[in-house]
Amino acid sequence: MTEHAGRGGFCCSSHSGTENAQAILDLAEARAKDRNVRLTPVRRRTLEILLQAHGALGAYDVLERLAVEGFGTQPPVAYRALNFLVENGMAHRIRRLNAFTACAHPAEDHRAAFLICEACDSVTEAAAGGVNAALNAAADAVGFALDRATIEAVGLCRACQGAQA
Amino acid sequence: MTEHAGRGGFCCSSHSGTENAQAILDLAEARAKDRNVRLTPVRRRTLEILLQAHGALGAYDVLERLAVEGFGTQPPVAYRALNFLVENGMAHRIRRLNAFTACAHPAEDHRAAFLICEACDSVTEAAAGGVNAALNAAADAVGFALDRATIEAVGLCRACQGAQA
DNA sequence: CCTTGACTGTTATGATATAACGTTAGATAG
DNA sequence: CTATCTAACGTTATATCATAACAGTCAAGG
Ligand SMILES: [Zn+2]
Ligand SMILES: [Zn+2]
Ligand SMILES: [Zn+2]
Ligand SMILES: [Zn+2]
Repeated sequence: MTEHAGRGGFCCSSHSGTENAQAILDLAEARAKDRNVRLTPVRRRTLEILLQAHGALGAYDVLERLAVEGFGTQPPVAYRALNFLVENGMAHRIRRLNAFTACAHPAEDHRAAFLICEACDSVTEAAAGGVNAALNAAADAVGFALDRATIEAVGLCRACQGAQA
Repeated sequence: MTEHAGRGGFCCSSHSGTENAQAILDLAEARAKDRNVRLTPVRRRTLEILLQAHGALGAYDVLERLAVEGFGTQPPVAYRALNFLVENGMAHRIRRLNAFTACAHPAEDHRAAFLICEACDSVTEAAAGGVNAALNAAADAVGFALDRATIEAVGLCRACQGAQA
């Protein structure tokens, strides 16, 4: 093994965890029906894997788990499922980490921002209404037609601020 | 050749271009002296290459150019120079494109946002004061100590909006 | 001179992502 | 119910992006 699986080991006190995982899965099912797309077994299982993870998972981390459960063993299996989830608003891609995370608020058609803790690798999905408004204004100012945006902040989560050296 | 060199072919009417390239290089020299770091030949040439490019360049694009000019031929040569430039505020990394671009405003100690055109791949560095303020507010709201952020918007630049199908 | 440390270049490898193709399984039309 | 069509799957193979580790160079300081 190379060095997978470590990403986002134990995160800061409260995380989306499995408490509301079932609720989110239900929302995903509903959303899939609404949009007339299929939440197939691999896709559903991939979402569950993301929900169970504490932090964001790399595609190869997800693949490893899928493989042992009898799904495909090759990268496209994971990438396809992950891309499906992202395209359908059930997960997000965290570019800075080359990783993916389940959407914490799949109901709203939101544009989220992510707060990435440098110490514990936890990823928090934050409401980004104000940020997007400001970004829209900046884009308008130069005549840019904004479609979507990646907003990723790096710093220390509340729990890790106490623990600094 | 694989498919390098195409990224950011011809961009939308106005770009940072070579007009102010000399001025930016001078600023970079000054900045290097200030910070007591060395803008060595590879580093300087790398910055020039970024300045001459219309869009953002991948590390391997930069490497290709460095190689024909007698600098090293292996990836670390490019990555080291690029990382130096980024760390010293002379260039930015565009994560969505796995690419790098010269900083358009190297004097100010800014936190920039980038507007990436889907049609022509041009990358514009926008002032992000308002966006960062909003992001700070969102981070504060959940007790996150924000250090730095990646803000990358995708859409159509002004020039490409007319040219749509 | 000789050490030291920053910089450069190399080899080798690791990590992330997609292209292309044959097969399977769900839906649809007859 | 079957024929047909298409989305989804899984595979092989390959592309693309990035870094670890080490050796040689060179200028600054003792
Ligand atoms: Zn979300
Ligand atoms: Zn933390
Ligand atoms: Zn800049
Ligand atoms: Zn454009």
